[in-house]
Formats: sequence, structure tokens, C-alpha cells
Amino acid sequence: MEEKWRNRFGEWYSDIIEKAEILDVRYPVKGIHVWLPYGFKIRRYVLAIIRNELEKRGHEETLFPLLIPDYELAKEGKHIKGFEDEVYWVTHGGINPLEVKLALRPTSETAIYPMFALWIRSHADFPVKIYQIVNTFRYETKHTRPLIRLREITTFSEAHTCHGSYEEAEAQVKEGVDSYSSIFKALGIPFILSRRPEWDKFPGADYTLAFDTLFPDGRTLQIGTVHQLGQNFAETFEITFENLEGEQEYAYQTCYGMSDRVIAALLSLHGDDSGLSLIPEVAPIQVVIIPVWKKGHIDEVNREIGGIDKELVGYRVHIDNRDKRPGRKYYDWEIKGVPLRLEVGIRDIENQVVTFVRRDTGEKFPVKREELRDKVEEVLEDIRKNLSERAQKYLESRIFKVYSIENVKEVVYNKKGIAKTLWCGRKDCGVDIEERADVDILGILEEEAEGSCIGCGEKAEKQVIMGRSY
RNA sequence: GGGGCUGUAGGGUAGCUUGGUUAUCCUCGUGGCUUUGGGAGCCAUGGACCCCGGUUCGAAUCCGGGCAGCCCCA
Repeated sequence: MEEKWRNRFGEWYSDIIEKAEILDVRYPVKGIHVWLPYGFKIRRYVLAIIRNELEKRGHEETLFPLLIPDYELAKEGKHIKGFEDEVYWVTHGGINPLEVKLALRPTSETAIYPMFALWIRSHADFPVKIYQIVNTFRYETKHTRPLIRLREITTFSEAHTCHGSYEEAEAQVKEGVDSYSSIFKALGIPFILSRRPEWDKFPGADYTLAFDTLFPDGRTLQIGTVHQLGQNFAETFEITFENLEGEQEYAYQTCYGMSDRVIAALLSLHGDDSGLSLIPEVAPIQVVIIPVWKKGHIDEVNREIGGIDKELVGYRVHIDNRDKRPGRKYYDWEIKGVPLRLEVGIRDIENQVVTFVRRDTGEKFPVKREELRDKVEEVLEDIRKNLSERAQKYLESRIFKVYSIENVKEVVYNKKGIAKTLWCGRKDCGVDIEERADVDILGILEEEAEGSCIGCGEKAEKQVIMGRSY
């Protein structure tokens, strides 16, 4: 039944992006697309959840410039090294070459931190907690993929914080993790949190925590990261404050980000062969009403639907009055993932019921007319729960504990899952494992473990997850 | 980073090898009739050879370049 979604996911994905009218990918620049009205609405509801969560925890929204002077971008050596191959440059003003080249932000640390240096004077200024949701640019040379690997990331939500001690920054990392966990929970996106290996951390960070989810094709997708920056950037950008002892000290920083990939995960994890299946909170249309007209009863049906529409005030309701047959409309709205469909015909009116059809399960059942509003609420809530649980179970069912390189390969390539195993933590050994198993070491888990490394046989104290990432 | 393939109405395609009348079919859009509980039917009508250059009496077709997309390998 879920043949295509599961077994030919790549095809399903590009199909759905087009048919559900999320993006128009025909824009004539590689890796850069147009948000269509329906997709844009989903994006807006997702952003509302993100904004709400960040604001609730004291982050304030700002907007920094898109252009970054080359000398600022280049200041932090490790940082620029991580991005230099992917930066877009503005080199001309009209026909004249610029004296200072300007980068299109690949991320905004180097735009924001020079300003932090101006703003921060003393310990009393802490904590600084700002965020912005902007587009960023990366000159990707590999295959681009809508919402997953883009040259223009249109929805980069990045938070940046400053603190008076490493401990406070550590606490902020925890808050960042909590915020993101709540956001993913609201969207029904299950994840695994791990600490990225040294060679895969954010360039310039002390360490990076990352959220990964698993797609139906068995590949993992990074959907969020939280970085402990320590004083690395503060030293470079001279972000100093006067501490309680009256001395100048470098600030302690964190930053965290998520992108369009969250929307890619949202769309992908809750789909099936009929199309999208949206979480009600982010569905542009939560309830679609399909009139089933019959000669001689058309006005009657329309009048009934008018009443239902009025009663459902507060929900995002759409009445499909197109001159198409009902069956056709069912298919159309299933592709677009509308959580709940109501069918209203003369038969329903005579029985004083409304026919409900759930997108997530396909169940069809009559609901007494007078219980309509309560039932709508109940069913939408149940859909949210069901979609979240289904996705969660799916991820859990694809995580396998294994203890050899061979079995890691088996898990990743045959079971299309994530391997949980043991690793000593040394870089040379890690790179060796990645090569031999042809997988990515995603990161180290919190939980302690006892045993020997699957690469070198030395003692391993932490569990590690491996998979094949996008 | 290396290699291969492709570009024809809004979408999917035939035609290209072997240059030659009005460019094929499905879908779609529009107007109408009819119909409506899982992709209806009929009539009318609309819409395309990626861009630049070359070869030729003549190019969707051959050649070169550009742009865009897809696939494989590292």
C-alpha cells in the first residue's frame, strides 16, 4: 500500500513537491526554487511554532544584513575554512569592481558578532539571546534537492546567545536543545540527539549537538544543530565584557539553527502513497468540505454546508465548490494532506449526520450533526497524536544495536536504518570505520556503555550512531 | 572532482538515426451541454521544438558553445 512512499521515496518526494504545490522547482537557477502559496502557508505555520517557542524562552527577533564584508567573514580561520568553497560573492557595484568584496551570508555569525562586540560592555548585559529567520546562500556543488540541499536556504532560523561564563553557556545549550525538542514534538518529527564527531562539528565551535531524523528511504537528515562556541568567536571578534572583578573577559557564546529541512521532514515523514498527511496545526486547510450534489437537492446541500462552515469558525475550513465530481476532489485533497474531509450530501442531511473521512487512516464514518464541532476537535487532535506516534514508532523500529562493522553495514544498507554501536572516539579509527562500512558516524549518544570499539577493539565508553546521511 | 545522458504546449511524451507539407498522443486550460457518495462523458477551442552561433536552398532533427535537469563513479 505504501509501496512508492517507502520503496521509491526519491520519486515520491519530487512528485509531491510538485503535485501538492509546495514549490515550483522550475526556477532557472540550480538549487533555487519558488515557494507556492500552499507550501508557503505550511511554512508560515511552521515558523509560527518556531517563533512562539523561541520567544517563550526569551529570544528576541532581529534582522541582520545579507551582505558580509570579506574581511569579517575571513576573521575566524576555522570558520571560514569550513565555508570558503561554498560562498557566493558580490564583486561588482554596477560595472565597477568593489574594493571590499561582499559575501552572501552562508550563515550569520560573522555578520552578527561584530555588532555584539559593540553592544556588550558588562556582565549586566547578559544574557543576550537573539534570533533571526532569513535566507542564506551556499554554492552547493553536489546534487541539490528541494528543501534538503539548497543553494538558497530560504528558511534559516538561527539563534545566537552570549553569556558571562562557560557554565551559563552550557545551560543555554540545554535550553536550545529543549526548545528544538519542543518544536520537533509539535511537528511530530521524531529525532535522535547526538554529539557530532570532531571532524563534523560546526567550524569554530567547541562542540556541536545535532538532531537527526530518518527518512523512509533509510537516509538520515540533520534537522537542527546546537553549538557551544565557548570563547572562540568572542576572541576573534573581540566581544568582551567587564566581569564582577572589574576585569575584561571574553564572552561565552552559543548558537543554534534549523532550516527548510524541518519542512522537508514534516512533509516526508507523514506521507503515504496518496500524498501528504499534514499535522493539523500546520495544515493550510484543516477541514475540507465536499458537497455531494444531486439534481433537485443542490440548494439544500449548499445551505447545510453554509451552516456547518459557520459552526466551524476558528478552524481553517475550505468548501470545495468546483464543478468536479466528488471522487476527483477526494484525490486532490488527499495529495495536499488535508487532515479531515467532510462529505455532505442529501443522504447525510436526511440522516442528520455529516460523513467524516480521516486522511491519516482513511477511516470513513458518520457523525451526528449536533456533535459536529466537538467531533472535529476530537478527530483533529487524534490525527495529530496518531501521526506523531506513527512516525516515532517508525524511527524506533529502525534503530538497531550492533557490534561489528559488518552488522553496521547490514543495518544501514539492508534494513535502511540507523546502527547504534560502540566506538573508541579516536578520529583515525572513526574515519577508518566510515570508509570500511561506507557509512557516516552521526554522533555520540549521552548514555554510557561498556565494550570494545568495532573499529580497533580498544575500550569504548560511549554509544555512537551511524547511518547514511543526506 | 571525473564520466555519461537529456532538453518538444502548464505536466508527461512521439518525431531526431536517414534534414523537406499543417509536429504525434495523453493530460491540462477555456466555453458549452450533461453529470455528481472514489480520478465521468460529449462538442468546440487554446497551448510547444531551452538560448546563441554555425552548416544547408531548407534545421526540432547535423555541428560548436552556453544555460538547465537527470544518472553513475570518487
